[in-house]
Amino acid sequence: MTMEARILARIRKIPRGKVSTYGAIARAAGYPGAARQVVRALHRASDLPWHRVLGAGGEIKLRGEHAFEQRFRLEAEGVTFRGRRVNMGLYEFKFLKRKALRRKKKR
DNA sequence: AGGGTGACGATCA
DNA sequence: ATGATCGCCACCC
Repeated sequence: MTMEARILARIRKIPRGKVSTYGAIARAAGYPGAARQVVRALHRASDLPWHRVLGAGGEIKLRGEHAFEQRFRLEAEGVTFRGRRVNMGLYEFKFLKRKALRRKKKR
């Protein structure tokens, strides 16, 4: 299974009304520190609950109209905000951690 | 090999 | 709270 597939699988696990973060998804997929790869996966795939993915602290990282769109979708699912961020204490979805996967050895 | 790119993240002024 | 800095990681020239 590819790194991207594992990451996407995690994203699809986030239930309606709940959210997660780039970093948490990367860790849950077995790739701590690979938050940017989560972004990459989100860009390449479609039919994903993309709006449930936020930056650390529950902050929306999109710009402009897209940011509004994300907030709109989340509020439609019942997720509330406190200022610019969502109340992670109430809405963060907890994944069962997973041991880091071995990355390919360099040469 | 070298340099650049992101919907990142932690830290510090 | 906000911006800069630096570390991070797979990819793509």
